[in-house]
Amino acid sequence: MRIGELAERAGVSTRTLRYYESRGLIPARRAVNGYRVYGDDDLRLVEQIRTLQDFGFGLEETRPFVECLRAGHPAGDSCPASIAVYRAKLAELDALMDELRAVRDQVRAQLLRAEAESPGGPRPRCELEG
Amino acid sequence: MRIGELAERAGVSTRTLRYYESRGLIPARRAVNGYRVYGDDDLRLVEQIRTLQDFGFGLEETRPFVECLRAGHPAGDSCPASIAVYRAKLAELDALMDELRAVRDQVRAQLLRAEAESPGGPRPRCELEG
DNA sequence: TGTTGCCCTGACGCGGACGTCAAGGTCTAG
DNA sequence: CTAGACCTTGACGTCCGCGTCAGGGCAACA
Repeated sequence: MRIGELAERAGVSTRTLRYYESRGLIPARRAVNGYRVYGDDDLRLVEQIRTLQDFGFGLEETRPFVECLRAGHPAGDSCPASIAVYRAKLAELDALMDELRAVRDQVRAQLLRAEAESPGGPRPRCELEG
Repeated sequence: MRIGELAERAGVSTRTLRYYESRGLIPARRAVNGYRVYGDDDLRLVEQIRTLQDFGFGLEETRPFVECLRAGHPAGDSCPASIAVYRAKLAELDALMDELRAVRDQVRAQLLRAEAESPGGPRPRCELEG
């Protein structure tokens, strides 16, 4: 399989696949003419990366999962390094959400104060409106 | 007051102030020699920007607040346009948090599954730990 | 007069994950 | 032979909020 076919099957651009290769995530064999050649296994690697990216993982964070798959494990998260990334990401998400909550509360307080201080406001807000 | 003094008083770099000027947020008068000259009022503008930036506002989102202050209003959020930005940011934060919650739940589910499937795991996790 | 400290503009660098263009090589069908 | 579809590398553009030079001017003090 050449790069175009893998790209189409995985739903990514060829540029993306070349980028992954440049980052050492998905190295490709080469045909005699220099064309990249991929196997069916490589499709799983790309899918693993995309899944994690959809979760907001950075490319580097997907590396353990990809290497785990390339090592022959049944799933990308079968390896301790992948589990560790899961844990770190969870902690990161929790911390981020705490931060966002704090910011949200402050912004809401500012909004309420500003609305109260504004002379009447755009229109009198009904208590039931939300 | 010249740029260095304002920068120090506001706790930002001179580069930052020049950047704000280039974005049209805080225009400066010029002395005969070309040096930027600021008034005490400008300190409030910078502080307003920094406060909002700490909340994660983009520079463009601070513009209504700054213009509100420059128009002579007592606070940056005394104007309807600022209030609107507050509301939009609140909605954005809420949406982002919902998204993060969903991602977090999925990552947590993956983590639990992977831990369960791993042969024994790094160490047996006690129910009371997590 | 020289040094120091401030100021000016212009321009490149950064990080992340690519998009997009340029200029060319390769293979196949007609 | 040529058109077209595919592939190659290289390099610049994107977004944001600046950091960090480079190369100069201005002002004050010894």
